[in-house]
Amino acid sequence: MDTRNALINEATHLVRRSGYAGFSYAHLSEVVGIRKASIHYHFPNKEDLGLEMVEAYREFFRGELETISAREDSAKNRLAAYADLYRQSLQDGDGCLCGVLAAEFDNLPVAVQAAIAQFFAENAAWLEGVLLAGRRDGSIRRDISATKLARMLLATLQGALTTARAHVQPAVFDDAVAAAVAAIKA
Amino acid sequence: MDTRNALINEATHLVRRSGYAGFSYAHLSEVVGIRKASIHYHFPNKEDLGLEMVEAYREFFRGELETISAREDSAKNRLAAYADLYRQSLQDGDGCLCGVLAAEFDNLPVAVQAAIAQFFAENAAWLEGVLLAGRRDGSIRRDISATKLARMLLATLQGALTTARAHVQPAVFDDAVAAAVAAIKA
DNA sequence: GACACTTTACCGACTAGTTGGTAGATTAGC
DNA sequence: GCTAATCTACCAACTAGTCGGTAAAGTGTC
Repeated sequence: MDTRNALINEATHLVRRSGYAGFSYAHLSEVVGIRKASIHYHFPNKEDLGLEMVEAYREFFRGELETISAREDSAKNRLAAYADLYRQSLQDGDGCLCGVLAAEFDNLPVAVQAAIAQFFAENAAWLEGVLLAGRRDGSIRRDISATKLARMLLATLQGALTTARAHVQPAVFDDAVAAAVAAIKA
Repeated sequence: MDTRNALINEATHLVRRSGYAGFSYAHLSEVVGIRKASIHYHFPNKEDLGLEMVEAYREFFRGELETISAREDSAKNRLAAYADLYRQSLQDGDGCLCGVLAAEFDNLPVAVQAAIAQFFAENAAWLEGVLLAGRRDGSIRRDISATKLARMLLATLQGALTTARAHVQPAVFDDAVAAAVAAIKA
């Protein structure tokens, strides 16, 4: 079970840096310290591994969203904490797993494609909930629908992470996020 | 010269759908109708092809930005026309070449990495110019710096294209862009 | 205009290395 | 002794890239 988790974790790390087609069982075996064939014992084929990576990532995010909802009370603080999730990725030199995978969408197994779409849908739904609460307490502007703002925020964070990683300069990320957060205020 | 352009165009198309590691000389040879070895005559190695793809893409964008600046006079219309560039990609089922490549950044030749960073920098700079003009004519809000808003817009468009492609539903793109455009108004 | 030559654009056949994946033997723990 | 987990050793298919060769289109020059 420990090996299995190590495989998922390290594979996720590799994908977040180099993409799905850019990582192989050979790379993974080197990193984890297990023979290539042994990986196939845990994940018969690459699609299985890919799917479980996205599933675990979704699970991780679901947990984080729950924690944020419990810890922070204002919409403003919840959004800031959510943005910090992406900011941490940037610090680690990683992209968002689903953002990276979505870029090579047509090259992915359909099951993985569906899981990625689910990830985005879940995140947008959570953001929409936070924004609706922010509307009620008067901190979020009401002239743009919460659905649209949620989709905008998700897109901005995904794009900011991608462009900032290419730029190497983290300020690119911080600026984009700061502008978005300021622009949606009431 | 015609073959050379066809190679760049089709290779770009393939990358925008499946990524850099996700396309091969074999795929490209099938699409263009030329033997694999002949591609190496035009582009000795994959890095050469990759670099010229990004260079051509940058050139294309530079031309489009010039056209938009000449055709549209207001900041609002210029931003709308710029967003249409991405919207067209979505319609074609393609991602942004540089957005797709940036996702697998660590797996790219350094020369390609640098060219991608240039692309983003150029686009952010152009957007900043448009936004500064919009500030002057009173159409763009002044309480957030043009630099930050430019980086936000670029990130939002990149992210919106990526997430909308994964969702298949184009409304995800339109909503995110509409919200961003509305949120930066004065 | 005929000759020798160089360049351009392509090809089939090959290479060394990598890919995801399999078969069967071996080891470790209960 | 059984099971779970790992191993060695393989495979066919694919990867980027090289090789020698060829047909045709220039290019000079006498």
